Order: sequence, then C-alpha cells, then structure tokens
Amino acid sequence: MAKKMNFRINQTAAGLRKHKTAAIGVIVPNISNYFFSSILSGIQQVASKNGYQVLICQTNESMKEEAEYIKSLSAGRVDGILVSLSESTKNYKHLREITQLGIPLVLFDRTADKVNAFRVEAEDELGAFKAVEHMIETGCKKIAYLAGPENLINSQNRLKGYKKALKKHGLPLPSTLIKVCGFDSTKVRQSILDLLAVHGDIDGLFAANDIMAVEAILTLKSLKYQIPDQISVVGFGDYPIARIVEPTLTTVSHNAYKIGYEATLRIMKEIENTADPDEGNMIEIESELVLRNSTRRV
Amino acid sequence: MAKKMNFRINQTAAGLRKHKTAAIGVIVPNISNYFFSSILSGIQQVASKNGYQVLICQTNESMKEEAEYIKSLSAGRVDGILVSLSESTKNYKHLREITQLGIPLVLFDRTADKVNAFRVEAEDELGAFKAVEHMIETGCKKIAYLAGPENLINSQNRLKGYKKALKKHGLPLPSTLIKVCGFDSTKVRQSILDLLAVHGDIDGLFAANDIMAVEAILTLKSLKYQIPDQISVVGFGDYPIARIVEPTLTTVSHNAYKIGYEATLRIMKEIENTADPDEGNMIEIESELVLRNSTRRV
DNA sequence: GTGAAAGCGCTAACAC
DNA sequence: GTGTTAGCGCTTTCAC
Repeated sequence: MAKKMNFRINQTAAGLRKHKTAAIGVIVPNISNYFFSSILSGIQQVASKNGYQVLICQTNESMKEEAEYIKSLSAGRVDGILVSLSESTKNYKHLREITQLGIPLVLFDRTADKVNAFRVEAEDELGAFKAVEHMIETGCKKIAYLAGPENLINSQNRLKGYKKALKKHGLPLPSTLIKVCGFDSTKVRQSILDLLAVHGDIDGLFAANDIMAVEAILTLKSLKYQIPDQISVVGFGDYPIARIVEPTLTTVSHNAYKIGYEATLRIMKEIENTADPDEGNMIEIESELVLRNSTRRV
Repeated sequence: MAKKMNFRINQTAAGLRKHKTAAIGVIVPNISNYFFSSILSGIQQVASKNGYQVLICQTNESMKEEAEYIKSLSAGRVDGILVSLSESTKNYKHLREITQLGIPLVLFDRTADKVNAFRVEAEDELGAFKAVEHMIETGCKKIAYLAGPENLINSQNRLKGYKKALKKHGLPLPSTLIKVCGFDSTKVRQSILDLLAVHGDIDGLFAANDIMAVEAILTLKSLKYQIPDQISVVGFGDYPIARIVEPTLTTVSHNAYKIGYEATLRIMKEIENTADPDEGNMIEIESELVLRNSTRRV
C-alpha cells in the first residue's frame, strides 16, 4: 500500500524526531582543487554507502567563511562535521564551539593539534623527508625549498622533513634557501629568480605542492636549465599535471581518497558512539614517493 | 538573551514547519573530475550566498546510483535538485518522478531534452565547430575525431559540430575517421594506432575532451609525429593539463564555474517561484576556443 | 503590540 | 501483535 502510493519517509521529520539528520557536513578550502576534490570523492563514497548524506561547504581559504559554515552546520543540520582548515585560520575558537556543543568533529589534512578533535593527516614530514633524501641520494648538494603558507601545519611539517633530510646528510642550510610562496603558483617565477640571484649553484628544488613544482619546471626551462641534470625538481601531491609536464614530475603521492575515507569512517564512529578509544587522536595516511623524470636515477 | 545563551535555530525543525529545507541537492557523475569540481565550486558559491546548503552526490557514472540518489534526495531532504547525467543513463523515468512530485529540477552539462526540466548546457556543438574550423583554416585536410560516449547528448552535439565544420569546408567524411573512445584515456592509444593504420595521412585530430587529447599528444609524440606541423590536436574543456602538456593544447574552454552559477540561479528561482517563463527551457553557456601550440598559426 | 496554541511528519513508548 | 499518542523545535496564526 505504502509502495502503491509511492510513499517516502520525510527525512526532515524523521531527523527532528530522532535527533539524527543522517548527514555529515564537510568544510574544505577549495572544492575545485584536485587534492580536495579527490578527498571529497572518498568522503561521499563512504558516507553514502553508510546512509549518510554529505553537505559540502567551501571556505575559499577564508577563516571568516569557515566560522560561518561551522555555525550554520552546527545548528542541527548535520550529525558531525569534517573540516580541513583554511590558509588564513589562525585561531580555533569556532572549532572549539562545536565540540562544546557535543557535535563530533574530525579534522583532515589541514589540521591543528590545538583543537580537541581527531585528526586524519597525510605524512607531510616523512613525505618531504623522503623527497629531499631522494634528491640528495641522486647527487644534489644544494636544495632550495619553495614553501607553502607559513601558518599551515602541513607547511611546517614539510619544512621539518626538508630540514631533517639536509641535516641527516650533513648539508648546510642557509635560510636564504627557503622561499615562502604560499601554494601560489604566481609567486614561483619571482621566487626562483630571487633564489638564483643569491645561490646560482642550486642543483635541487623542492616545492610544497605540484602546482608550484610544475610552475618551477616551466620557469627553469625558460631560463634554459636542464632538468634533472642541472637542477632536480620534486613536488608534493601527485596531481594529474605531474604526469604530463615535461620532464614528468617526481612527487610525493598523498592518497587523497584514503584521507577522505578514513576521516569519514572516524566521524561515523563518533556519531554512533562506537569510536575506539585506543585509536589515539590521529592517524597518518602513508605518503609515497613517485619517481619520475624530474630527478636523476640513483 | 538568545545571544547570551548561544541559541541557534534548529534548521531541521524550521524546515519541517516551513516545508523548506533551504538545501539544494546536486548529483554529478564524478566529483574529482576537474570540470565537475569547478561546476560544484560555482554551485556552492552561489547557493551559499543565498542561504542554501548544498548536498552533493556522486553517481560514478552509474544510472542505478543516480536513481537511488534522486529517490533519497526527493524524500523531503532538499528543495530542488541539480543533475548532470551519468554516462550510462539511458532512460529518464527517475527524473520524471521528481518533477511529478513537484520538486524543481534543473539539468546541467550532461542533459536530456526528453525530460521536462530547465537545462544549462555548454556550447558543445558550436565549440566543436569552432575547434574543427580552426584546424581547417590552419591547413588541416583530414581531421579524425576521438568521440565520447555515444549516448551522451554532449558527445552527439560535439560530433554534430565536427561534421558541420567538415561539410561547410567541403571536406569528405569517411566514417572510419571517427573513433568512439568514451572519455576514456586508456583507449586513446589503440584508437590512434587503428586510425593511422587506415588513414596514414591524417593531419588533424579532434578529441572529445582534454584528457583524451593529452593522451593523444603523448601517443603521437611517442610515434615521432611533429605536433602541430604533421598533426594538429585540439581538445575540449580547458583542463589544467592543457596548459602543461608539450606542446600546449589548443582547446575549447567551457566556463564550468558559470554553468554551475547559472544552474543554481535557475533552481533557486524555481524553488522560490520567481522563474521567468520567457527564459525558455534552456540556456547555453558560451564556449571559447583557446589557441595554444598544438595547432598551427593562421 | 505580545502571547498562546496548533501542527509540520515522523518515531518511540505505551496501552490494549 | 496492533493501535494510539505524545512530542521533537520550530513558525504561523489567531486571540488578546
């Protein structure tokens, strides 16, 4: 009979009654960035399979928008919230509010350890370490770093990995080898010119993401540098452009899909009160160095 | 007082009472595809600015999942639905159901004119026509076409544009010049080998999207063809890889963001009953030919 | 103007 | 088992 009348339960009413919306809110800096869209794809897949809808919000790297979305989502719209912090997020009041309201919160990729929430991170430090060590092992003696936004924990961790690798192999680290570009490909060309003006003998360049790395390759080629023979280049993220640029880009692969997958598993557990307390307060998704032609062979 | 207690209205309850969820459902084949993620970005931006939340669902090109999401969304979860059809969608029963329920529906990009819903489309036919005419005007005499999935209206329209351009300029069109690859880059290499076996004198190649076009460039380069001098290549979509591949790819730019923007404007009008009846039942977002180095100069 | 009350569509609890 | 009812948190209406 219900079928005959094509009856469908109204999720809004059911949600009101059950104090459950069966929806998860996701806040990301930029939907159309390949890395985030891959994470979103993972989130959507798992959530959907488990009967949750996914509400997606885009902060455009603005802390203000981030706070507004959090407010809006936490007003009974969703059962739990996944957040990847914006570049400009410098305090975490808005995040603490949702945990105080008792709404489950999980941070992914762009995280903060000053918030009491489970974190799903990429292996930023280890990934960067592997990348730089690979450059050293293939003969680089002077490796510059195009860094990401300074207040992002990811940038800080990648910088740590870079420094660690240099230190381990006894290479000097003048601070002038590091240029902060902030994930922004428009600053890459000038940064490289500045670097080369001070250090004409750079033989390696590590960039905080693939977009910057590809821009670096294009810049260096326009300056008639041979890649990888004169300068090796490594990126971060394994974006589609990494396989296309010439030479193809050696890069640290992130497994974005798995980050989304794990973050969603965790938030569902928190919503359903089945989270394992032994799991700790974070997991790291393994990063893998993908060797291509912008670095030399061993 | 309300502020002091940090009171926030419960959207679920308000939605139940007002018969309004202030949410828009979006169904796309693949979130992590650059074209769709750019559209989603546009949708999210406009919706959010107008007080709507965005619920995103991913069909993975499956008609079955598409139908399930439509069922789920139309059960009182959203005020209107935006759909971009999956590759495997061959009938439209599930779409007609939502219009029968009185839920506003707008189709975007991957549309169907057999459904009674407003459509926001890219200029597929005109874009393809411009692309092929440009190849002809720069000296191509025998242009092959790597086609997309046959049942998608976009593929059909691009094919029309291709044929129209050849016809206008009096070029012959043996059916063996058309290879259906289905947006799938894995089939490109074999298709090109097959094409060249029959037509060794091809001097132009038009691909239904940039992913295929880039794969074509890589294949042709591996076969020692000079691009664009021996063979010109044009793609469709203006993905980030188009600027990176060597030679850089001439392609038809879609304005994905605007497609999302316009689709959202329309669905909001339908939800709020302010849709202009004079607007017709579709709009086309202008496509633009972006000239790069995979085609010759005039 | 201010305040009380009905009811949106559902589910959980309880009575039969 | 089957049927009835209260109430989730809000908005709208209607009475004051």
